[in-house]
Amino acid sequence: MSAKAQKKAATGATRLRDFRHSLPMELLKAREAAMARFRPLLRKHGLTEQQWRVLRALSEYDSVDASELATRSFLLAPSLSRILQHLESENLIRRSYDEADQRRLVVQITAAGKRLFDQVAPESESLYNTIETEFGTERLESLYELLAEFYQVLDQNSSNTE
Amino acid sequence: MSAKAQKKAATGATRLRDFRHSLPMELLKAREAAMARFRPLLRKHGLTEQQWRVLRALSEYDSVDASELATRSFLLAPSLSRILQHLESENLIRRSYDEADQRRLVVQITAAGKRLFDQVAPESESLYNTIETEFGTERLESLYELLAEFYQVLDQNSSNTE
DNA sequence: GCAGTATACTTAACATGTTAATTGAATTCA
DNA sequence: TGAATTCAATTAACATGTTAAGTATACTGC
Repeated sequence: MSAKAQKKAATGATRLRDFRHSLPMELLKAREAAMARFRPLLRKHGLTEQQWRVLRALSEYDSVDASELATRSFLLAPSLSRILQHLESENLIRRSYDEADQRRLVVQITAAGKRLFDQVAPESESLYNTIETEFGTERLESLYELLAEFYQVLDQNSSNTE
Repeated sequence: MSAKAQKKAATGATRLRDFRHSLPMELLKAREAAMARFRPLLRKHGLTEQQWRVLRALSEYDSVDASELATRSFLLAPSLSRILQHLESENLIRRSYDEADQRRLVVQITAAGKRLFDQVAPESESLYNTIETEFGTERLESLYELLAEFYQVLDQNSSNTE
């Protein structure tokens, strides 16, 4: 028998619930399925998923400080710090310091950054629409709602014990 | 005005759907909310989330080859390769080569690995139950179903054009 | 006005994610 | 059977995730 996957006979030892029911992994699979659609597009434009999140957040503002940007692009400060340095080196964003509070980094998208955004955004939107069509608008809406409820409930209850 | 977040007046330029409606990011937020509950436990035992996924998958088998393990723990080959080397250096797993096909790496959990698993699993299960209680069993089931449907639909349609 | 503390960001260190290239083994088929 | 191809795993290179430590600025209270 070639060792492909010899399922262990159920012993008395610890068993978790069926591995199928691993919530973080199911969320990861769904996310990966979606990202697999967007990654080729971003790659074509030399962007990572995270860099795109930053550009996308910046496209909505004239200027944002780094903390706000981290929240909006859902990135941790160290990651954002590196990403901003990288984006600046490619002249897609500008960094400066808030006059009123020198600790704060103020970030702006450049004209080149905006052009790149305007180039990618329609294609991204199109891919999103494809997903919506395949999965169905209603189910997609349900998914959005459940996801938001889920993290709101968990974040809420977590913040109590911190 | 201290630059906190100067929302840009709506111009004629490209606008994506509302930023809330970024599916990959919503999935990421949900996943992060869940992982935030498990990470302290894993950390206490010196494990990363991915290492735990591997141990968990291995706990169900006497021996598995690396490809199968990658599928079950949802890790890419390069990541799994590094993780297995690390876990072996800590004597939590054993690696060997399939006699019938020397390309295949056969992986087994060690006694020490099983002990660690048995130590972490109950606590992990407990945390999971807490989440289920907070969010509600029914909504959680709905979420599982939607997630599985989602990635099945997307993966299915993706595999056609590859 | 200054010591102590808090805040915002960066750097460091290590692990993983992602893609491409590489290595070695098995398979195919002329 | 042997060259070409396929396959399984690893390595390489660069980007990000995660936690801790570091740095500079701002605030607080005495």
